[in-house]
Amino acid sequence: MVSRLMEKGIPCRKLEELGFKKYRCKVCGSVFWSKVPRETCGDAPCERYRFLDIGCRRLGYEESMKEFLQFFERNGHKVIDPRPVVARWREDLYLTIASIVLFQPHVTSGMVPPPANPLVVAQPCIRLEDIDNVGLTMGRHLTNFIMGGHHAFNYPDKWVYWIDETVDYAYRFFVEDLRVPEEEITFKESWWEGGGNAGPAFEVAIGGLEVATLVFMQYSVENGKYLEMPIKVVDTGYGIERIAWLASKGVTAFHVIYGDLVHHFFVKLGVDEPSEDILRAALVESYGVDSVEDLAEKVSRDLGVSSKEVASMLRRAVEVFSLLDLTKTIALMLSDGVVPSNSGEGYLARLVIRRALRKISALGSDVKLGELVDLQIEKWYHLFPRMGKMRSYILEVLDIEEEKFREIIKSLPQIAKKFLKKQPSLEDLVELYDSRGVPPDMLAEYLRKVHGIAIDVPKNFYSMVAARHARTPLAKKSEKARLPNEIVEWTKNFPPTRRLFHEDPYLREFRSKVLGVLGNYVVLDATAFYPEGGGQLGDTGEICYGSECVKVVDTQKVGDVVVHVVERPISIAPGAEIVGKVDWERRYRLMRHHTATHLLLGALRKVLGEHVWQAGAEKTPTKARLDVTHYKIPSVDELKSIEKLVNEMITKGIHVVTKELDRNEAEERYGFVIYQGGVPQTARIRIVEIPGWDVEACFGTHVKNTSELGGFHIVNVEKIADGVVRFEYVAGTALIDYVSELEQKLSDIATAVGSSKREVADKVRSMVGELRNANSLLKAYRDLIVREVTSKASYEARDYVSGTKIFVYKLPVKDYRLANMISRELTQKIPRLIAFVLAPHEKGCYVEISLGKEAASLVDARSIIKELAKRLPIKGGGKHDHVTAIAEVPMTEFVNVLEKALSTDLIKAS
RNA sequence: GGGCCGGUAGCUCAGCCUGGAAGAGCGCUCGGUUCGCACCCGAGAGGUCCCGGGUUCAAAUCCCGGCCGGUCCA
Repeated sequence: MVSRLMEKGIPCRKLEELGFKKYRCKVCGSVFWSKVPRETCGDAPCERYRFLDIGCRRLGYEESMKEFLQFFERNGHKVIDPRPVVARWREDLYLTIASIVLFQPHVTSGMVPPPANPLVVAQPCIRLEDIDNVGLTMGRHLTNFIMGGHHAFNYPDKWVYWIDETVDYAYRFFVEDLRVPEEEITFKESWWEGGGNAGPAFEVAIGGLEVATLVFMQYSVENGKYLEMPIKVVDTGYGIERIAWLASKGVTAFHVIYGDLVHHFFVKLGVDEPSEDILRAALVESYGVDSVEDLAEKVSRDLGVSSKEVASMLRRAVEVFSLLDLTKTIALMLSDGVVPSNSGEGYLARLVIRRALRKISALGSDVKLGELVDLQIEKWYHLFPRMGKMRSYILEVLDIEEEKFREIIKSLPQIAKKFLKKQPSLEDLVELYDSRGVPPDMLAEYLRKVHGIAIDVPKNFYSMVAARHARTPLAKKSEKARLPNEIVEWTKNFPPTRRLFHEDPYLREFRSKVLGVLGNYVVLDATAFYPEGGGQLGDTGEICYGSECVKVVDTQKVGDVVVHVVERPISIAPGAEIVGKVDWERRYRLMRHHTATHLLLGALRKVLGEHVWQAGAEKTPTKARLDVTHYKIPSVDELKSIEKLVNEMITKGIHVVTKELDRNEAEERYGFVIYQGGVPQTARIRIVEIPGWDVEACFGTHVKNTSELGGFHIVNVEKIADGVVRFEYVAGTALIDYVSELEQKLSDIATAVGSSKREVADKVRSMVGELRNANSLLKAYRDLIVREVTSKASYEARDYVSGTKIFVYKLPVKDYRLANMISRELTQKIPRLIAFVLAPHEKGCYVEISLGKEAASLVDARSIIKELAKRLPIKGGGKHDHVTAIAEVPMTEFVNVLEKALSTDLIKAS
């Protein structure tokens, strides 16, 4: 399909006008355009790196970014602000991996207009797929980079620009603005796909370095089929780091991006900086190498020096380079409020942090990760002000993460013990990594250094781990089907329901017309019943028609249509008028809990920090709960001040503002915090604002004034996952209910322990003391009885066959533990003894048979049970000198049978 | 969201596979040794084996469910 779409190549008159011609690369075979005839496409690896030898304007890193933005601004593009590196506006993506991500899916689908058209943005992006190559390629691979993107959205009725103009901009930017000789530039024809869209693309390369990709997005990909998009999108990505590299002639991209910081890092980490010769050679050779050894060999061959020395120097330098990159990625992610955790984007943050910590420890340095990240914050906060604002959060979180890492290191000696004598199997290594986070190379190094033991770590270790996590297809988390499929289909026949509950959240009774009824599902033209959504439960109440009323047990929505679920199937003709009555007591509780949730979230962000982000919520009539991202359970003091803040907001009586805004306007005015509760897929967004406190995109019903909550109390706080804290709380009438329920419980306890509410705590304390006493008394009494019985046995035990002795003791209470103690002690003291200790049991009689050392050498206790089993129903077993059993006859009968058996042939010396 | 590992004395853990009186080291208390301390020696206290259910004569151990912690991967 793609090849057919690409068959004709990319039509571009502009390149022809500029005098470019098509060629085919001798190495990779792809088609490319060039001003002068050439053998290869100009991109590495087909062509060696030459870009440092190509003349052009001299620009630094930030200058290059500004130059890019200004060039497009001069050419009619509006510069828009970059967004966070965490893609909060998207449910299908954790990180911002490209500038086009800002506009998918709502702009590319046509639902929302772009904030400007055409526009240009310098968007910080994070991509983790090359994390293992960072450093080794001298800066071609990075986990964070700035993508310069100019975008045009072409609508059928409003065309902006397309291929020719896009190519022209690229040509003019590089040739006229940066003054790169035009014969050095190639445009390679290619195909791009991502985020459900696809289209042909030009890859722009200069001296072996790909500097930009120009994508002409025109297909949406559905089930492997390419469908023509109504909106054609120009999606370009200029690598700002690479452009700066070309323009500044830095020896590695790290020197270009980080400047002085490179030297600081080398010094802090105690690593020698390789000479420029070595780095330059490394850069040229870095394409296609997959290990430092490989690279070092090639470099030393080029320079004619010892490869061993080069290898150790390069290995350490590569780690420093990658730490430069990783620490900036960490600063970016954490400053956008990611909380490290074991799932979601939090895991990605932890992954990068762990990687960085491992590298620091591999270098043998004791520098704290926080120190390195702090250097990055200092360098970058003028570009990314959030880094400055979030600094204390970032450093605290890194401390915690570093501590967790140290715990893993601390466990090494313990783990290593197991492998002192035996080689760990691959299975051992995988399990250690998978379940305890111990990377095999760390274990290998420990064993080598401390115990001088070498172990094998297979080269393909990480792919073995991956195989263990056999990929399951990404099950799209669908909303729990609250309505049967046929009902969902049926609702598609109706127009959007008028939302009286939004027009007036206090409306309890209303008249409206029936649009349709199917069984016990009712659709009206307008309703005051709130349908479940945004964590607020659907309303209940009743619908009356004529003289008849039916209970509404639930309200749901499908798209814009509200569906009332009634108690029993009814039949009302479409067009009939009904009266709807909302269960107001319940609904008002829900409303107050909903507003309380917004108040709490605002307070949490104030007290705990702006990294606090809603991770889930539920409001019921009796209780509400809110899950947020946070890295530890809040302290008692923090909880107190959170509760106090919320109650102050209630006392102040703040007016709650609700309005509808265009999506772009809402985002621009309030930022992405409005998407705490989820991202609505609509062009217009309903905003609920508690001025100065909290703003959220929210569908729910809220009280007019915070004073209506009356009061607020947090009833429970728990960590439900690493990095997620759950708050449960009550407000309004639910608070009163909670208190009286609590009081009732207290009085129940007081009654049960025979005390007053006032003194119940003391009473319970003394009871626990008494229980402890009773237990130690019980122990003492048991010992006493054991002694008594033992001394009784010493003269009461009677002689039996082969020099053995017999003693039968009937314990009158169901204390099997004591029975055990007695039988053990008896045979311990009298080695020739065969002891029978009996105790009552529901089924009859509990039997414990124990043999002293000498007796056990003559008789097997298990055979005694076998013999008895021939004479009465008994089940049991144990070891040769001790068995336990249950006989299903009363104790007296058991004794009779036992005595009779003893006098015949129960026990035969073996 | 999925996989895996773990929860036993104040702490670090063994025991679990293969069911049969709850263990070790460190720490604590007391005593000995010592001018005193450390070391050493001896004795002792300290456990709802995470919770609930099941299987069994018998469960820390086997099975099921839950809770909590850790970790890897999306």
